[in-house]
Amino acid sequence: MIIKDLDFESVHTFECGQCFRWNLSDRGYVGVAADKVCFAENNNIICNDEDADFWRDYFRGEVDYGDIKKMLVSSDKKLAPCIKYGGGIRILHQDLWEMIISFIISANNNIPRIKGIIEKLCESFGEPIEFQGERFYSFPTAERLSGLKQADLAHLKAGYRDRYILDAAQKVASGEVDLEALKNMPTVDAKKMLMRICGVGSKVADCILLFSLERYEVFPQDVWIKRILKDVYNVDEKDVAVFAADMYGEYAGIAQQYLYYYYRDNK
DNA sequence: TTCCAGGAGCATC
DNA sequence: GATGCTCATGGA
Repeated sequence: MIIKDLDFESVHTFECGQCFRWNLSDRGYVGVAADKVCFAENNNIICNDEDADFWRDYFRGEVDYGDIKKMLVSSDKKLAPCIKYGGGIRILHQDLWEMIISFIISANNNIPRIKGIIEKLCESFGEPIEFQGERFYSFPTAERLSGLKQADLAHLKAGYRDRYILDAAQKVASGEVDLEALKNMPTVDAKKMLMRICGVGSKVADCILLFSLERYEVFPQDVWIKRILKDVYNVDEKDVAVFAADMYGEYAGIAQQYLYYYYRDNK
């Protein structure tokens, strides 16, 4: 079936750095989440009938970005060109475990390499999915990865992140890091819990909170954002968190995406 | 050759 | 709590 009523733009949503398993094909973007696949052309989602509810949740169809964008621009006029450029961004509701591993891999890395490593991880240890005559792979479970050794990951070329991936898998599979409990924890406590995993520092934890746990107030600070806030707003690195909270409040994370997407593409 | 990428761990103070 | 060094990999 085709879902037509979602308010987003594919290129903005899939190229803003929040997701790593959406790729441009000759039929628009194709994406994998859980054990499902769909195509996205502009803002039309082409999926199996029985998966419609899943994808509506994935795109968080009920969140009204019109109101959010108005609020953000009213508090920061400098966001206007960013929203004009990337106003079709939606923060996706992605799988918690997948975000933990994906953003561990993202550390000190670039997006094409991150995507390549994740794809190899899925092809190696995920389950095959057939969709419209093509084969895809699900994201491997923590249980599957927890049984591996570093040598099993060498072909991913993830470098020193191998042991972080295994540490995350072991802590999640054993229940030491409880994914279900994380979903209902206050943001501060959830962040502390996530940072018990090796390879999850402040920035990676913030990305997990924003892109899976829907804590829209968190403001991940990567090299780009620090640079933007210094150059455009003259805010020092140590003052970024306070600045973001004061300026953008409960939607700071969404503002962060507009800033990141605009200034990354416009030097 | 050196620098950089959606940083984090660790030692040291 | 802050600072500085190091950590694989590959493209520019």
